[in-house]
Amino acid sequence: MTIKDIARLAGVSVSTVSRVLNDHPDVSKSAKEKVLAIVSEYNYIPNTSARELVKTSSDNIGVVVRGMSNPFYTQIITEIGSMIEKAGYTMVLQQIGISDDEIHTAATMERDKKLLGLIFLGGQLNYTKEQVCCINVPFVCCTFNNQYGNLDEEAYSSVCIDDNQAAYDAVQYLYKEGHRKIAVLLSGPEDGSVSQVRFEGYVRALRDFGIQLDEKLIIPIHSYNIADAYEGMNIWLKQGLSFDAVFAISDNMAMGAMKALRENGKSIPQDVAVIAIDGIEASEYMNPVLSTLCQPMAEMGKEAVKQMVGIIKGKTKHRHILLQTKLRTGESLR
Amino acid sequence: MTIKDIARLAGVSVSTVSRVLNDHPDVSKSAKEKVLAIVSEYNYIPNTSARELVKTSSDNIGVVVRGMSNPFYTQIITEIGSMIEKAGYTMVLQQIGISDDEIHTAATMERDKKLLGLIFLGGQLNYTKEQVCCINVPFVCCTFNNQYGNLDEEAYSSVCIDDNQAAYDAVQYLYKEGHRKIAVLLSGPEDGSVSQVRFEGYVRALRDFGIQLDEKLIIPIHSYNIADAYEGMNIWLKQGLSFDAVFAISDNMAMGAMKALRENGKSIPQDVAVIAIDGIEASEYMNPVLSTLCQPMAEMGKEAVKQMVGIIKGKTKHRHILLQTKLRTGESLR
DNA sequence: ACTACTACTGAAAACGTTTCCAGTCAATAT
DNA sequence: ATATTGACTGGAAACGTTTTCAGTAGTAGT
Repeated sequence: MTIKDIARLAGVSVSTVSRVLNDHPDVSKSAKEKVLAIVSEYNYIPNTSARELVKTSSDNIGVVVRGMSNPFYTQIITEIGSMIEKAGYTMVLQQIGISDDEIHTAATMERDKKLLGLIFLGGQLNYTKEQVCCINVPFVCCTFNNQYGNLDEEAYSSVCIDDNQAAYDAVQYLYKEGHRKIAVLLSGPEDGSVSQVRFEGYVRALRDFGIQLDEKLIIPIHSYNIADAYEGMNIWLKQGLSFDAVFAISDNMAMGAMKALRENGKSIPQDVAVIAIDGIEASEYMNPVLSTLCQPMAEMGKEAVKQMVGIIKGKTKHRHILLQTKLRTGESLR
Repeated sequence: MTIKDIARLAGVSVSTVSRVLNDHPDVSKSAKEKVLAIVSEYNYIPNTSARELVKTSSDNIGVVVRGMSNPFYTQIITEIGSMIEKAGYTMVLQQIGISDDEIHTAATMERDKKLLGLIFLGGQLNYTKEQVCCINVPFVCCTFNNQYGNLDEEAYSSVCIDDNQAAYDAVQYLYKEGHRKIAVLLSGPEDGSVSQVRFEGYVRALRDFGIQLDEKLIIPIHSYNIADAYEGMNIWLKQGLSFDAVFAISDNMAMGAMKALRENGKSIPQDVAVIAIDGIEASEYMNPVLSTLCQPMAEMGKEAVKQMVGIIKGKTKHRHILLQTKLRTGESLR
């Protein structure tokens, strides 16, 4: 069943059918009705390849995410997916491994899938201008805030929280509760990831509050996985260092750490207070409930797509949206 | 940059270039080298639309999932995604809402995306043969086991656990620990979902162990969300019924319930033992650690794709794979 | 020297759309 | 009555591939 068949059955030309299907203005009411009747009668669906071939574009919006197993991202992606669909586009999701080059992946996708736009989730922060120049479609970054100012602000949009400030706030909460020996649990190699920015917020807070940065209280985990945080924390605890609070740069890290703390006889929050950033669903069901600075994940997804659609339609320019985190006071904080 | 340009630059015909790119045998070594040199020099990527148009097929494998926010599914999808990629295909992920018709979605996708195959995650169990006939490509169901025998076994593949038996086993563990008043936390409307099958396993176990089924101990949650389980359990607990164990049909349900139990002064496992099915990552970091029958999620994803690829390549027929669950003894069980 | 075969090649048709262009027809303006 | 406009229409080219088909050149067999 092709457009030709429809044309024949409706007694009009192929061009007319095409016009009807593309909502062109120059088509008579009667022709339109005839065509639509046949189309729905035979449940005709236009051939996407043929359409894309001649239009040299699709209705695809690419979403690139590094490590989809992280629930923080899936919560956002779920929202992005339904928003994209609602806007009449198609989401093309590409997950990449820890060592893959996301810019290269993106550039390939852009051509291969004829993307209208590209959304990045959880990218690194150390792109150069030249790298981003490879991307020739509207480009929106979620959870990425150009902290180091590498990028031309006009070249992309972003939707994120102020990671540095969120970390600062988290440490401040601990400080106000009287904690002074605050360990920090960070993840990822220090390559410009969100983890690094949050760590800098931690350092800034310590300095502001007159606390000496203690290298021994830095607990580096070389991934974003709960299991690795658990294991890393366990090993670190064996050193028997004195501390009274943990700031985890993500809920995942905190969840792993809490189990390790518990197994090492530390009660939370009596012996050690714990605070984190993210606000994933599971962390609310921990015991004790994790205190964390929640990111508005649904809103982030929604905003990202809204930005994207605005730019695709030429209605808006690239913008940078900073959303607010909100403290969820759990039981891991006195 | 089209195939014509490559042909011109390499001094061969368009046909030859096409043959090189498609690994046809009938092409000379010298021609092949010339073409490949130009291709890589100009970083040429063939136009997918044009290719799909003439071949009337793509390299897309569709994945349809109901509710992607459930971490149980995301863990499987992550695996499916990387396996599909590794096999040289492309994953096209479609999430659908609770009320969407997955068969209709699938059929549309099949045509629209020219799918080579379709993988279902978390489908209902009450399909009819006629419904499934709409799907004309290799069809693999993950976490669906044709419990009620509606479907022609030759018409699709499946990769799943024996849900009825897993539930039976869970109840048996509780029974062996001496529990007799076993509440069950189930989710979803009773429409043939996995929840229903597990519930039937619960009923069967009770019967086998000579325990009278008590309607009052059935706690229905009308979703698969943690939050709803928490709320539902909270309300149910207000009735003050006597019980000494909870069998939750999924980790999500258990996680919600555990928080409610805790807030109502019930200690786990002293007052109430809890067991579930799934084995999602977060449930291992609960306090107490949830005891649950773990599904081999990575293996399920891997098997599903393996099946799919085998069928696409015409090497294998539809098969039904039953994987084993494995008890993770946590602290929620004495 | 002829045939038969093999290995390779290129021309051209086809895939199903969109869109440009030229054209028809009726209505309106002159 | 004729020219001008406007609304609508259909023909045909174009998009970038794959694949069929016919063909050439070289080699081996007789």
